[in-house]
Amino acid sequence: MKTHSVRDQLLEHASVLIRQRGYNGFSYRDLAELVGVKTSSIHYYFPAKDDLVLEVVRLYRERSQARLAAIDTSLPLIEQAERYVGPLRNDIELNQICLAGMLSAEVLALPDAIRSYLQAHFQANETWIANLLRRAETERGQPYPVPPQLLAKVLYGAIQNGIITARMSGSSDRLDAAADMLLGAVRGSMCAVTEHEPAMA
Amino acid sequence: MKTHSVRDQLLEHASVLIRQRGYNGFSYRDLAELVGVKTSSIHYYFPAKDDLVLEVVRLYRERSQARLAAIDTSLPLIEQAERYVGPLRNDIELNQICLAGMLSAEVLALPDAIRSYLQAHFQANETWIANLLRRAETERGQPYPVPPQLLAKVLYGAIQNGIITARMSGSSDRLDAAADMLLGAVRGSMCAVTEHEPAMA
DNA sequence: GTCTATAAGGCGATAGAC
DNA sequence: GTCTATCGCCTTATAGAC
Repeated sequence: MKTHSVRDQLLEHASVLIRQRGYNGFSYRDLAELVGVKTSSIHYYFPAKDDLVLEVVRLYRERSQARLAAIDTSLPLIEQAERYVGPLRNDIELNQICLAGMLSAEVLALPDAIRSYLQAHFQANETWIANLLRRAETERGQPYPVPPQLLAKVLYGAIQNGIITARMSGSSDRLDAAADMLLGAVRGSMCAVTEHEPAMA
Repeated sequence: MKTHSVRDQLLEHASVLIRQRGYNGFSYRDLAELVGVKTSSIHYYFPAKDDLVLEVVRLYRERSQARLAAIDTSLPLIEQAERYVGPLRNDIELNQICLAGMLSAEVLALPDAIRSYLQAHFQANETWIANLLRRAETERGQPYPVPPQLLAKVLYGAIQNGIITARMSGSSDRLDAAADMLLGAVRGSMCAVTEHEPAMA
């Protein structure tokens, strides 16, 4: 069993730091202390901060895409949805908010190359959800009250915001609401009116 | 007509800077140059950066709350929804993302006092939307497929994320999707199945 | 590859003249 | 109130020894 190279450790810890404090919220000094090297060693692997962050984002996209692709499309749709939603709730407990979600707020301070990766991340997740909803729609033979692609945009946005605001409010309420609504939509509860009582008049 | 005091200008420009680049993304130097004073003058009004930001957030909450309260609750519900959603699309064209949405990502680097204001902002908006949806529900006499409070959480989260990602992708698609869904929900299109065609099999 | 040393400038913040 | 001047520290980044 081989230990992780310094380069790998740098990328790993940089990812955590960015997700916690953002691009402008961490320094080469912070990162160096975490890994146990001097800042000049970071420059050896990543001459400029942008080089480091770009590689962190590239790796994140790669893994995130692989995780999406690993959800077997022949499974029952509801189970696919659960495999999509499950890890999100785990991440929250570790204060591990989505890298793309974090950086999307700082986008004006980021190089264009990074911006492209962030867009790709949002696009890929929206498309995945939209496809799931479309299949659920045809499987049921009854359309949603809202086009699947639009519903996917709303749900993924709500998921992203739910993750980000979880550490603000110390609660995963918002993520849970979005996740439940996604699962509900796949189950078809958005077509059949359910039994919750309306508010008082 | 009196000109704005230096203090007011500082607060105004600081708000813009934070909304563009975040708490860690602007300096007293940036702000001083915008207002046309020296950095030491900023310290005269706001001894520490946290004092400045806290006051910016307090003011934002105050105005935001006033804007919510200014929507006449005796108007038709759909018109209330339109008055809520309309300004959001305007802000996007000015690259003016929500202050609370921006700072919510940086929450780990912020003093607790600020955190409280951010929570209050999200809470207030969710509650306003939830009340609107509840009234729409009783007016129609038919419940949503999803509880209004949950729907409000999802929709406001999607709105927030739509605003933030607009300047990443150069498009207001996500905000539009969330806004349209909110308007649709008030109109009742989430209870009656509409006429959009399901996807190919 | 990793270090020491250092550059060149940014940062928030303070003292004190006016 | 606003300024000049300055402090002490942090930032990214580089040069060169080992």
